[in-house]
Amino acid sequence: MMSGSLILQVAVPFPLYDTFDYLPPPGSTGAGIKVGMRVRVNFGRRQVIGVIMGLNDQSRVAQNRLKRVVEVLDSVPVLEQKLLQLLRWSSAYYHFPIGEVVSTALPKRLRQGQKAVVDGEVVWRITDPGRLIVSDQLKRAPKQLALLQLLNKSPAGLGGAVLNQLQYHWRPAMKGLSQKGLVQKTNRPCLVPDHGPADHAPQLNGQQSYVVNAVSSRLEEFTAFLLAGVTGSGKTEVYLNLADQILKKGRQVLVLVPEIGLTPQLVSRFRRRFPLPLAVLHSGLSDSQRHCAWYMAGLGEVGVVIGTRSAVFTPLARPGLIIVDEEHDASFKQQEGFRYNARDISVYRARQYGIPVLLGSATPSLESLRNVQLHRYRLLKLRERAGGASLPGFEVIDIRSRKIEDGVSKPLFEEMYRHLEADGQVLLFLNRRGFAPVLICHQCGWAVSCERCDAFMTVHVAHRSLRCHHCGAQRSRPQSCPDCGSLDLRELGAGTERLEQGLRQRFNDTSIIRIDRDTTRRRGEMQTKLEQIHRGEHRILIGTQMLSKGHDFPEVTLVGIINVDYGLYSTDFRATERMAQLIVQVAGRAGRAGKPGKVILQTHQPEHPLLQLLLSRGYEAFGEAALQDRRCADLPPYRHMALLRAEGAQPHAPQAFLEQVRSSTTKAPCKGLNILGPAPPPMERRSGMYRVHLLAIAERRGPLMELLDEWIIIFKSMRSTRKVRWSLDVDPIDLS
DNA sequence: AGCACGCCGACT
DNA sequence: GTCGGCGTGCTC
Repeated sequence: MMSGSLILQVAVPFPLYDTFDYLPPPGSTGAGIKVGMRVRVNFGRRQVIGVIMGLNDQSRVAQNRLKRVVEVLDSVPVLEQKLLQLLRWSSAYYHFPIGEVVSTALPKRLRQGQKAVVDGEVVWRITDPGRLIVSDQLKRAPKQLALLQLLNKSPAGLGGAVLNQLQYHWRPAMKGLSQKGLVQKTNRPCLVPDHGPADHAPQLNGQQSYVVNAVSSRLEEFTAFLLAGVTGSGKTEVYLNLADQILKKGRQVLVLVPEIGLTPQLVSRFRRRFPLPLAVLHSGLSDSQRHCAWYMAGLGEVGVVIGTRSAVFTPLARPGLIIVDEEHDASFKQQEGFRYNARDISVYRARQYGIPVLLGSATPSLESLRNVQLHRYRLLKLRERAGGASLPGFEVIDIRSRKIEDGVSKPLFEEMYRHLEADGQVLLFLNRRGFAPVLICHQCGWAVSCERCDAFMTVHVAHRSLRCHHCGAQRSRPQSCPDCGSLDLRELGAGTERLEQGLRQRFNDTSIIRIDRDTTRRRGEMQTKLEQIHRGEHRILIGTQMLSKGHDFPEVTLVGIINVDYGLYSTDFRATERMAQLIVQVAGRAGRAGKPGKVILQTHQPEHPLLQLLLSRGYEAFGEAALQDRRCADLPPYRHMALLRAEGAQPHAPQAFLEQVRSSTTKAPCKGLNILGPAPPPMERRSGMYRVHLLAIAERRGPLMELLDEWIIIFKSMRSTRKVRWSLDVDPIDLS
């Protein structure tokens, strides 16, 4: 224990749960050093960039063992106090190392130690001499000429990220052009304010006004609102109206969306409505664009920030409102590494700043509905569809002992004919890509399994292969059964590929489009296909989950859900909740433009009570009943969960690891805190790794947190942690 | 995470 | 007699 000089508590980017103490750099007393600044430090034998999490006048490390910081990289903190506090809380709540939590909040360039201040984005522009060049003069340098022509079409200049997409190995050619003085490297301010005319704000309907008023009467305090608005009820207009009020107060709005690619309409409506710089954080940004957007948000130069889950950590100079759109969506939960839930963190962040947070969804999560019951969230409803569009009617087709051709029953075929003849579009939803999920021997029952997973391989006809959807393994289709030699191998069940093939035979003069990960992989491909659909070029749309989110298809009058049974038979306790959300979301794609839509569900379980309830009385009634079931079964949101996963090349190591964790635990079992396992998950082997789970379930959050604190101490003391890969998932949403 | 230290098999 | 395997421990 020593005291006297200033101690900097530094988070380093490693899987270590503690900060490390350092002294100020040589020649400094520490004056001017602030929490949230980055430092370059010698850590072990390496030099790394860390962030100052705290300042102290003493250390538990002896004076002579403390090193000096090599250099303080910032004159102004890159992370302000409240953001640091948010990161500390996140690290403690999710039991994840602080340095790695801090890393996820910083743009790559700042993690690497580059200067925080952004001058602008580096772009290349054509010069006046460049413009005068005629093609003859560069005919011996075709790459340079092509590049010059590209730049000639873009007077504002082109950045590295764009150029990478336009031309391979453009840098040498650019260098050549630069030496000839035909192009010039310059800095462009990274935020170009949009001075175009703003969209006018439409008149809100009664319910929208009520909702807007409810939120805007409490703009100066923390309240979590759950906005439950049926599809098409105008949630976005509520967001825009509230954002307008916040912006007029000179404050900022943070909007979180599940996937940017799925919400281009939302982004463009914000862009058109507000003639202010807007930052969109998505995976397509270059490092410098991301850095710039991040930095400008922190300065307050940006009015609206729209981004996916990691945007919850965007610095905001004057936050006024946080919106989480489609709050039920699972993609707000990171599924690897730092497994945070951006929706939950956004609620914490809003409380920190004393501002409202608005969680919007047509199909709220049961967690959020429970929080309404507990008066943690305030419920706001939008029941009517804006513009008078009516909700679609549902019809269940009992497919038990019915003939199914390529996934489709006769009544559904007939309904399709009817709607196509009436000039409607038909959307068929099947959450299973490929041709068939299993290839089976008709003689002996043998089926093609993945060598590395406990799963069957999916037949893909277009690729002439079988693929494992869990590990990506590929193999050719066997000629005969290796067990009995039979040549009679048959595809069992139907995926989107088979559905498409079958429909092409039956509707051979109708244009069909399939949208799934196999047909729509490249960037921009989705947009192209959506435009074709909106121009009416296709009459039948086939899709997986990709088609169920975000996009509206106003000309669709019939939606067919090929198989809702996957949601009714799954071992996952959240399966029915997801199924209900899916049905409502898919149904919401149809019949917006005043045309009433129809939704047909094919199922083997037409009398399933929750399905019946959903279809007869709607999602709200479903939610209440589903919550009741969860209460009876002692499951979330009535219990709190944490899942410790372990995997290894042999089954014994992860099993032994979890057994040791369990037996070393002193905190449990006690009343209201149970540990289940170690036990294998439904798929015991995946990608060649044997997986084992240890599940903690608690009535109250506090004891669970204490248990996890103890587990972290146990991990630190265990020597065999190298043999297995393990991860701790607090509030898991996927138990597989 | 890395990178060292540290004790046991095949080699110049 | 050494070079090197990866098990375990540490990083302020």
